[in-house]
Amino acid sequence: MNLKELAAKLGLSPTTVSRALNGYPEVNESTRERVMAAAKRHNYRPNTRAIRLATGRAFAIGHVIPLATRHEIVNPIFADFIAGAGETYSRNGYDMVLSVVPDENEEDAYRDLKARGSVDGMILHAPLMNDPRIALLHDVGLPFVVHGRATGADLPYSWVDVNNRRAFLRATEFLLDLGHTRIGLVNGLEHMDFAIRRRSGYADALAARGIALDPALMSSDEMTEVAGYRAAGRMLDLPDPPTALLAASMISGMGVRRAVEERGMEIGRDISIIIHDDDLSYMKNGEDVPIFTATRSSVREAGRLAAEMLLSLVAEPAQGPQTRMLEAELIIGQSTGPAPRKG
Amino acid sequence: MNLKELAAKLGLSPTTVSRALNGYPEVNESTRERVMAAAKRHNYRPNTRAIRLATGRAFAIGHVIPLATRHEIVNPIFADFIAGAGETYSRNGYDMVLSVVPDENEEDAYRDLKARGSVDGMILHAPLMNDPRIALLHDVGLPFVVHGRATGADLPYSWVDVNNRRAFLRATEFLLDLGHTRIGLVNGLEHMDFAIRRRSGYADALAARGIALDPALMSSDEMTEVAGYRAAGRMLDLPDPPTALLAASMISGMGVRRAVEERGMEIGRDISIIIHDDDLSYMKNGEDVPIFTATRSSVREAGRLAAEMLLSLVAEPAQGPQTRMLEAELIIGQSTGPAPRKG
DNA sequence: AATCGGTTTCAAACCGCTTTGGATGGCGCA
DNA sequence: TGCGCCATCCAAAGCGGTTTGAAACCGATT
Repeated sequence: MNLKELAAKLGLSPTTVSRALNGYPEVNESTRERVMAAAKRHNYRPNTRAIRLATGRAFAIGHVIPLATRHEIVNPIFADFIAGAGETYSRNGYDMVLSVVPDENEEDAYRDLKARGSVDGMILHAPLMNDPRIALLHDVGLPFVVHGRATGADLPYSWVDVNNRRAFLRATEFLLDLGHTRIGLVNGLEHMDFAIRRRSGYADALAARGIALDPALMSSDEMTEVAGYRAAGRMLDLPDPPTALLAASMISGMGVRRAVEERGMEIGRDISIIIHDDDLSYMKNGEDVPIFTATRSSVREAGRLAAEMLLSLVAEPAQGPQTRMLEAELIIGQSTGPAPRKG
Repeated sequence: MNLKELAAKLGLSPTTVSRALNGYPEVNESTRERVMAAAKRHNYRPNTRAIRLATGRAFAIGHVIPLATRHEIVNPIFADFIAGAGETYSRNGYDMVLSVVPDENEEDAYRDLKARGSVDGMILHAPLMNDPRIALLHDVGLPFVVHGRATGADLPYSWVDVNNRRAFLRATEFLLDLGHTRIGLVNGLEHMDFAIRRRSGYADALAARGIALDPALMSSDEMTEVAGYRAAGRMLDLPDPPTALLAASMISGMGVRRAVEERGMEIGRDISIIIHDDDLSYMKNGEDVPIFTATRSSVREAGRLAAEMLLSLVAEPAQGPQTRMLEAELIIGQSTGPAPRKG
């Protein structure tokens, strides 16, 4: 059942039927109702392919997922972000198109999406320091929103991000307040923008108390269980090991815990752990009582917000870059306690 | 730059240019080359919206993701599957459209995708026992492939699945061979088809050795860290606790490990653990030496295969349902050992 | 009765491609 | 020379909607 057939059945022109369905004012209310009823009765759905061609809009948002080396992106955080964004899209009648491409084709993927008219806007994931994709997307000329920020980008852009620096600053301060002075940082890869910011929050908190940075207490690697395990193990085996560890994610935290427990230490007594918790739906930090003390912010919510922002930019590109900073909360769990006395 | 403009520049008709670019035979080789060159030079990309309307094909595959209650689906397994499938799609010039909808709208989502012509086929995720969606998708009338199987479905359908029953049968047998007789099962939700099959593999292996099922040693819950922790804890606190545990996933396994270590037991000596490892890219089971002994199969590979199968069905729907059974390998890690002697 | 502004409706063009059904021209062959 | 057959190329008609510009209709005003 297409528009023409429906119009024929009603004895109206396609023009009028189209207008009636799309809520244009220049159609008599009684005919509109007639049209609406007929559409429902015949279960009419306009063909999206036709709408897209006619309007020149795709009613779709693109997400490019580079594959191989930067495979960080197919990670739990990404999945939850997608869920949040997808929710917003479908509520607004938009499709979400995911483009999974080999790293080296990432640039092409963005250009293709635009040139072939498959999407009206894009979300940029996992920005790096000085990320060249910001300039690329400007060049491509579609509205876009970055999940995170890209230190060093000179062009303006829209973003939704959590205040990573402040989160890690607060977490570090909290540990310092508990008397810890040897605090290890199990960070994500430090070409990722968020990791840089976290490190700077950590460094600033230490500096404020006059504690020098110790490179041996700072690691940077993927946010996997194994990497967390390895980094924590290295630090714990130092002659002067840390009494507290900051981990970049729930998953890193699991690895840290494994390393700690393997050494027979008790978490919260012998050693304190704080993680950053992205509040993932299937990777909860405990139930009522959190397992880990954590800086928490919802990625899914970030996904929702980024999608809303993007849709608004698509509707009105002239409004210029938007930004939204989310604050993480510091929630206290069982994994932190006062620094053990020396000896 | 669109087809008409390109044709004008070349002094040819749009027809010829279209044919030249699409490899039709009725065009002179020299003009074809001329066209190809011009297309490249002017960076011409056909407008997908127009192609879609003209051909009546969407060049896109749909994945519906129900949100709320069955939120299992936004899980690591899903993400990796998507990555595999997406890879196949983009290699074949297809888009992947994700539709994230509230549970109650799931049926509508499938129908919409079809009625509005947004996709040429769909993937059905996380099938349940007697899953009504199989009949629904038949009714909708688009080619589809199920990731997993749906026990009790009476209609034929295409699927890609791992042999869950055999995987858990083998894992259980392996533990039995090590002398374990009290073996706990930390399963996924048992309305999920794969969980049923795993349980039956477990049950069959025990039955073959004449060991009766003990309900206290079987749990069924979401595959989260917390659920794994809780289930394992309950079993370990029994008067006659298990000496071995089977966990449904890497994440459940983490929870199991937490429960075990909390009780001061040593994994591989006091208690053996086998997990099912979906070989997730960011949740590796250790590096060279696996942390957990595991039944392993790659979800990402399953995603690739399912996508390939679906594309072939889209190209030739007449070929009828295809199926593909994957076998999991049993890999030996550090988490299993002989049953401790009684006493 | 003629004019007019406002409301409804419609025919036709258009979006950018594919595809059908010819046209055209060159060539070999009778 | 004339014919038929390919090999090439093209004009035009879709695909199923939206949108422009104009027509038709209406009651009210002059």
